[in-house]
Amino acid sequence: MGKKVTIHDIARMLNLTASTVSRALNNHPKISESTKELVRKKAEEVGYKPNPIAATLRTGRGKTLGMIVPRINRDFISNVIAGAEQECRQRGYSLIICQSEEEVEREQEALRTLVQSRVSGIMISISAQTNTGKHLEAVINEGIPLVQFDRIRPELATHCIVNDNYQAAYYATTHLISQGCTHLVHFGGPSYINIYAERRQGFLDAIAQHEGIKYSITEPAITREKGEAAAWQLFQTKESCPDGILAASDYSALGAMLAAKKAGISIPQQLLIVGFANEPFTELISPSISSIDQCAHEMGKTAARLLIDTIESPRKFVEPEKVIIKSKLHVRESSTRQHVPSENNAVPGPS
Amino acid sequence: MGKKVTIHDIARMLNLTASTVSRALNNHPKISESTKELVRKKAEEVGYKPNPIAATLRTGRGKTLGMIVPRINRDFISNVIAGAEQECRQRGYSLIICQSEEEVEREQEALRTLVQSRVSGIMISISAQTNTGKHLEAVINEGIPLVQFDRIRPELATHCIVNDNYQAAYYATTHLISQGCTHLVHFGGPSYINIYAERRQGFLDAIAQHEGIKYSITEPAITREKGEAAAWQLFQTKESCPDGILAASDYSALGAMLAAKKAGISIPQQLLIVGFANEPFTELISPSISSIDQCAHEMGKTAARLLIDTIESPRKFVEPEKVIIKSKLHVRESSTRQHVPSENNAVPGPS
DNA sequence: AAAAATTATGCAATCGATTGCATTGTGCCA
DNA sequence: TGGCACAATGCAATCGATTGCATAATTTTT
Repeated sequence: MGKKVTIHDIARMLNLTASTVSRALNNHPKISESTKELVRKKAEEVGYKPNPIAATLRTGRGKTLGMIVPRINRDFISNVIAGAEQECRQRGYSLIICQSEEEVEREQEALRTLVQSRVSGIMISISAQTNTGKHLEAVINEGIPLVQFDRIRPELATHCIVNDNYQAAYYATTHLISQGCTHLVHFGGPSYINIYAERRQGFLDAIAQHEGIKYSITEPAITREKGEAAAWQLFQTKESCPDGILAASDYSALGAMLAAKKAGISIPQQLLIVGFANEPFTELISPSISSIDQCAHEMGKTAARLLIDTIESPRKFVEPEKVIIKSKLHVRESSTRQHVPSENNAVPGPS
Repeated sequence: MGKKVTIHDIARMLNLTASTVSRALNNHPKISESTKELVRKKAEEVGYKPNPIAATLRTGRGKTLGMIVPRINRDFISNVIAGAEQECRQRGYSLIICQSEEEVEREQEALRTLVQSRVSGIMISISAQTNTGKHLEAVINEGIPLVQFDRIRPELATHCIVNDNYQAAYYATTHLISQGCTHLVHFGGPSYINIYAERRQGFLDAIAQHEGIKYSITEPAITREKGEAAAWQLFQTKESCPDGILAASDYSALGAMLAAKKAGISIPQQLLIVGFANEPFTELISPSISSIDQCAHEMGKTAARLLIDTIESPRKFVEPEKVIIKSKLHVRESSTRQHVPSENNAVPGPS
């Protein structure tokens, strides 16, 4: 069982050398078509399977990519991974997954591990704790292609795949205003993380486009608990009580919703809510929560594609590219004053 | 930047041989404590990082595990992965993830890829399509340790980590009966997959323990659509309309709930429902759905632990072990006639 | 027909760590 | 003091594929 066949075995059988066999299998131009055919046939016949480890040792890098994410068990992330895995498989790469669990140290450790494993490239979405790009730069300086997605450090010269957070927040805020809101609150995340800063800015800019809108910002409030507490706080005085909330996460939106229920504030009659991420539960609960779908699968696929393209590019230096994945606002009950919208009501953001 | 230091470099600096350095670093007993210390210090000083690729080539297998799952983007699975990744990291292993996307061919392809990548072991939860264990046996015969989890082929001599599906279904069914149900329906999955067969049997056996319970089984009905259609069908005649449903998945339960709403059947007054998997949405929607929590994180951790233990065991043959992860029934509104239970009402299954 | 160019293949080193066997050195015992 | 055990280290092969350079075989050029 499993006595591995090597190129040497094939060479011996065909009265050739390992070099020739290797070249034949790699479709080297200097090998005659006839021997190529011969070698391929023999290889097939004896069930030859190349040993990528040996090749990796020799050439430096193999066909494995690494991906570092804060946590795997979140709907958004797992969809990104699913997309990336698909692309990897199609192009003959394997994918190693690491969790940083929102800690910089873990992130660095994961980076080290991947570098040592001689992966050909790394995709990363940084942890909530990460407020420097030093450790990423180190990897780049090792010559390992890096691609950032979702949560990124924009100062680094890498490919980036992000959502149109600014546009989406802008659009969602406009949506709330058009539904009649005059006092908005934004539940944001730490503003040193790009996505939260962008959402916040979109929120602010949309408000600036309209007269007489009161607003405030609470941050960070991206968890259910924080959202609930923050909302509860706001509901205490007439002054601070908003009629519209743009939450930077669906869990935060959910928390706000629970607080509203407790405070006897009805949604959407007295308060409209929009969340971020389009978690599965948003359309299942009642009232269903309007949310911004970030097209995670596409993001993962794109990240992997760009990374592999970079790796396989013959040119040494590739101009860093910034890909923006357009998100979609799903308008649901929580942000509709007039009527319950029909199913499948995704609205593309502004182009 | 990154001129890699090798054991040879260290050897040269210390006037030793690579062999000695290697042994020193691996804490070989025949190396004097003094040189060990010397080598370690030098290695640290010059920032030596071992090249696992070279070691893998030489020794045959390295510190990487593979995991094959039907799909990554499901709450249960992503939690299993999260657990496994944690264990792997703690023990110095990397984890390669593959999706079979519920297709046997993909599963085989993934298996081949992992074997060729010289992973030291593989964890797998088989696809819904898989109804043979031949391809898994092939891997085992290659000498690669295999661990199955959740959806397994019980005829194979491997470690298995599964839930107590039978017990859980039995317990949940008993729960429904104790709540006053007299006409139960089970929405099952394909019965050639262990977990569904077990759940079904638990359902049947619980019913057999009680007098005068009417019942029927619909399968497969594990998707939301199927669940909804099946339930709708049942609700058409007084005869077939149940007062309790045990669904083999939460999505199926959700479908049933939607059908009930349409049919004007109220939950939990006229119909009780229990689902499987404890998806996040089950506790968020209204009425909240009672569901069986399968402790995915623990399952993943256990799978990885057992696999690594097997790999690192000095003995060639390890007796296959069957670990049963006890699940918990979360009783929520959808299966409670009397009152809305308080938060945090997890009830352990029968031991 | 000899020189040059082209084509196809072989030789041998290399990637970095591991490991069985050989060798050297030290201490112990009779 | 010779012989022996044992401890510590070195030697060299090995894992399997890749690749620059050399070489042999064939064709083209002048």
